[in-house]
Amino acid sequence: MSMFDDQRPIMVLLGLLEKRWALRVLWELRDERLSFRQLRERCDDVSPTSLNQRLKELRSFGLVDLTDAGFGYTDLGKELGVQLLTLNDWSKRWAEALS
Amino acid sequence: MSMFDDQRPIMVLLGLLEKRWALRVLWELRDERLSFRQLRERCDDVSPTSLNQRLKELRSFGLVDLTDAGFGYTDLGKELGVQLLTLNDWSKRWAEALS
DNA sequence: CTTTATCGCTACATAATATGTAGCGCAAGA
DNA sequence: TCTTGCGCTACATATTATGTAGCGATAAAG
Repeated sequence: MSMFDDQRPIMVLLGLLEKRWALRVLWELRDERLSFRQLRERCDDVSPTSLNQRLKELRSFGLVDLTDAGFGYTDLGKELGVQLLTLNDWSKRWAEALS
Repeated sequence: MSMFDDQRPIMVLLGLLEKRWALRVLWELRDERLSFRQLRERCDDVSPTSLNQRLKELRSFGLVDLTDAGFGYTDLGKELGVQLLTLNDWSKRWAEALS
């Protein structure tokens, strides 16, 4: 009765990350913990319904948690955050190449 | 009149990757070029409408191209593919941690 | 020629998902 | 008590994806 339910971890991960706002939420949490409402603002005022849905998923899979200081990475989530920073570096070179 | 239209590259990238099947398509192309129909099969028989939409976007942003050998990474896209392999490694540790 | 097979891709009606707006219940401070 | 901020929910509307069928092109085979 694992959370991964016979699926390969990468498939579970892609399933999580391909949902709208999931990557964006992780990106916006890269520097500091944020309240639900701060997070909404940073995500182009995403609807609370959608944001809450994504946060539920990210929390249930141990990437994000909620403390007195707001929403932020878990230890595991932090490792994913680092990868997003790498992605950020890459995206700049990508933009350069396409321009 | 850049393709990035005043947006930060990372935002453009996240905008691309958060669409359904985008990450999955990139993942399935990691080893070999695939025909449209092969790609559909590997992506749980995604509808051709959706697949075509994603491929259009990935192609227009220079991550994927179409040759006689089918759809596959561009040189730029290859760099993203590598990051997905890293993500795969990470996901295994993640699954381990949660189980 | 014509049939068969495969290619990328489109049409279109239905189902699933996200959106926007309003506001709830709770806790802390003034 | 009155306000302020918190996480979060309700619900009707708009956007997006899905499933199915099949088109036009190309190439090989009979």
